Amino acid sequence: MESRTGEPRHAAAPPTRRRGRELQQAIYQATFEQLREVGYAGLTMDGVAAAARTGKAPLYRRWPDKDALLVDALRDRLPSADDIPLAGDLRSDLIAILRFLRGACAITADTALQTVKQQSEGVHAMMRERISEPTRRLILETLRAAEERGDTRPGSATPLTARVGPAMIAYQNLSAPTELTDEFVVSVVDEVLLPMLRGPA
Amino acid sequence: MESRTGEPRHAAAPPTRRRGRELQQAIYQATFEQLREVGYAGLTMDGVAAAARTGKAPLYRRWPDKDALLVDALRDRLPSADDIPLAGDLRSDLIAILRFLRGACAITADTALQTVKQQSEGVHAMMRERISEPTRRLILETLRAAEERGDTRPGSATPLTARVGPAMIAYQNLSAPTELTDEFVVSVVDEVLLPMLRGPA
DNA sequence: AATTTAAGAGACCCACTGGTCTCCTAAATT
DNA sequence: AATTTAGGAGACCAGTGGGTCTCTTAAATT
Repeated sequence: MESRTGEPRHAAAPPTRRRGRELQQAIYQATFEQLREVGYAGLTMDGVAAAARTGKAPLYRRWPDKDALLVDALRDRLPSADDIPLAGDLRSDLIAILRFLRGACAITADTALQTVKQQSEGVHAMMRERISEPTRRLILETLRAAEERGDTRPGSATPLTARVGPAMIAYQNLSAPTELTDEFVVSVVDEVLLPMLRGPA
Repeated sequence: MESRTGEPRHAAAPPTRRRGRELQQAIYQATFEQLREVGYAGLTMDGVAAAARTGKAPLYRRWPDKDALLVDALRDRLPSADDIPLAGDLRSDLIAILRFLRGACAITADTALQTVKQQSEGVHAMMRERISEPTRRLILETLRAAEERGDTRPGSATPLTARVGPAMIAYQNLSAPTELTDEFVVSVVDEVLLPMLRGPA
């Protein structure tokens, strides 16, 4: 409005202009901010652009549509199941795996993530591939190894029992995200999983 | 288009015109049809009206907005926790309660219900009050009674263990709704809950 | 039979949002 | 320093959907 020619802007916003990876990260961060503030339903490209203090053009230059942005933003921030530190001990491994899930849930700090997962087929597929599937596989392996060692009752390692941990995390995240604490994770292992695995058939 | 005056419509749609409760039920049914076909995201008032073969006016004459319609439609169709037949036997009571939950999930036959629950605060509140809360209370009572009788290990009846059943149902409904069968319910009780409740502390 | 109520159909308005495009210029590159 | 690349800001367009309103007429009521 006031200064349209090259005359130096006195003290307004520092005329910095981010590029490439730096801008990309700012956009990802803005996406999560928006997700947290207005939820998936209220998420708009304009909103993300504004939150990232950029325009829509740079968004559409990078991603073909909103869905693709979501998928990339989430993928960038989700932890990898490969990083789960496994020691070969039933209890500590179960705790480690569920902690990983808890971390995955925590990236949006509220239910938004679950909602997004259901609304966007792309996000759903990515999360299944990156989180759900490897986690369940890992748990089942852990359970089988424990059963083999005789640490748990015979027949305790099944696809069904392997789902209990993830189910508890997801349910808690859905119904009371703030209570999805590390103590909760430990409680699930000690009060639910271990009794179930060692209890009588 | 063709016959605008009073001349009798030859063989077109039977000129029936529903009213009151009959129409209301037709609207509820149309709502679920739409939910099933296009999901929550695609649910529109026009769509519901069309599916119910009526106009938008009757919709807005009954409900102030989409949310209110959803809440009423769901409330009308959800089973009541009061109808759960309890016998006083741990296993059969657990099965009965989880069957009830399964039935509640089944009313839209896919993930739509979970999605709606998260998108609409009104629906969420209603379901918490009508389904989640009474169910958890019921389960905890059942667990406490069993523990008191000595059917389960001491300390097995806790808010946490009471959540396991609902968590498994919800998780399955989310990840593989078609496999949320009655056998699944029974398996959860026999392979997860009972071992957990009877296993060693 | 006359009257009242509300259903069915759809026009209409408006806000919003996804997506495109343009213009100017800061930053990177040569 | 000159040139190229792409960021920031926002105008613009088109489609959509929520919500209101109107008009005709079927059904219920008196």
